[in-house]
Formats: sequence, C-alpha cells, structure tokens
Amino acid sequence: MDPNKQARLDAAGWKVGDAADFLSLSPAEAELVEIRHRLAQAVRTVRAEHHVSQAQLARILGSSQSRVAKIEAGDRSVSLDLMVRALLGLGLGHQELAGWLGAKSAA
Amino acid sequence: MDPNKQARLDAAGWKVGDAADFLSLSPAEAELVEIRHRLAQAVRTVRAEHHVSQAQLARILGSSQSRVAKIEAGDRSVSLDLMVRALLGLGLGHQELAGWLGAKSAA
DNA sequence: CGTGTGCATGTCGAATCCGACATACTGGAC
DNA sequence: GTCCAGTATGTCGGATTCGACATGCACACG
Repeated sequence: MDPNKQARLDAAGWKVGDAADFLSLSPAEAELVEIRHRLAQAVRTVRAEHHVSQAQLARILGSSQSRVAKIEAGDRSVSLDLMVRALLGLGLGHQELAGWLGAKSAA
Repeated sequence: MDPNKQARLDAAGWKVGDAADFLSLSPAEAELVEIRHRLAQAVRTVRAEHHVSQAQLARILGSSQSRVAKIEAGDRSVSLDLMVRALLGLGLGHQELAGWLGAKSAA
C-alpha cells in the first residue's frame, strides 16, 4: 500500500491491515488467494501481450468468453485448474508458470 | 529416461517415446500432466519430510486419508486445487510452490 | 499366529465447477 | 449520433470433484 495513504488513514483513526486480516484467513487460505490473484493477472497480461481476445482464448480452451472474463477477474466459480489451463493454452510451460507464481510482486 | 535402458530397448526393436507421444497429447495437455505429476511428487516428499501420515494431512485439509492417497497418486479425480491446498496445508508458500513447479527434474 | 498402522482403490450422494447463453457496459471508428 | 469489438456479470442444467466410507494389501511388533 502507498505509505502516504496509510499515514492518512492512520491519522483518521483507521486500522490498516490486509484482506487476510479483515476476513481472518488462515495462512494457507491467504496463500491460496495470493496464488489465484497471481494467476489471474498472468492470464490477463500474457493474453494481452499475445494480442488475443478473451473470445479467442475461449476457443483455444473449448470454453466461452464469459468464463475467460471470470478467470481474469478471479471469480469464485473458477478453479485453479482452469486458470492453469488458460496459461498453458497461451503457450506457457511449467517453468514460465512457476515464474509467474514465484516472482516478486510489482507492488 | 536412463540412457542404458533406452539403448537396451532400442536393441530390442522398441520405439522409445514419452507418454505424450503415446497418447498423442497436445503440448498444453502434456504440460498439465507434467504439472500434476510434479505437485503429486511434492506432496509426497514434503509430507514425508515432515513425518506426517496421510491421515494427519487429511485432518489438516478437512478431508479423508483416501483422498490424500489419490492426490499423491495423481488420480484423475483430484484437481490441481486440491493438490495446491495440500501443499499449502503442509506449510509451503507460493514461492516454494513455484520452486517445486519449476525446478529441473531429477531425471 | 493376531493386531495395529499406514497406504491404495472403488464407490456413493452431495457440493462445486463447467460451458453456454443472455445481457449490459465501454471505448473507438465512422 | 450509430455501430461494433471487447469485456463484464448473472444464471442455468449438466459434468466434474468433493468428503466419506468400506475394503484390501503390506509390514512391523508382540
């Protein structure tokens, strides 16, 4: 979070934590959320780099545009399986996948 | 594959390919198989290192021993989600997960 | 020998996730 | 302004995956 914003919120009497604090997630649950978010970002980024529309990716996956939109939105109805299949469909291998999982966040 | 073994099979008139050749999988399908195999291995290895039984891990996950066995066997009825949740339940974070995904295989 | 612990496999009803479709919102071209 | 491609959101019936349980096998200990 932007330190300036945090300072302002502090001054206003707000407690500042992350989503895990707020929802009281276990460490494992928080990690799963992080992973889902990273993969969702990866799909959106890689797809854009390849100049592929959601509809086109959907065809590659044998799915529909709406589901691709949900993948990138991190919708609750989307499993890790589908996210990973989307990335593989975009041509990534397991090594590159590991890169998206493990790389430091752009913050 | 062990080069010696391949040489022996060659001598016997066998064509030697990998599972993807045999089943004519697309690259993406082959990658998914690879990923599932790596995660299954990771669960078995990390669990053993922590001296945790399948039944104990099952309790951590809120699941049953039989499902943990299927996870480690790479059973078709097990999703990537469940495999990842198992690893997170064993205390791994997304970085370590990426390590298991991306590390070079022991061959 | 019997007993206990750990792991594997098959099957079930219930829960989740899927593709598909309808629909709505956006931003750029004309 | 009207279009249109791209994206987002909600819902549905059917497919997949879930936890649970039963059961079998192997191995160690007594």
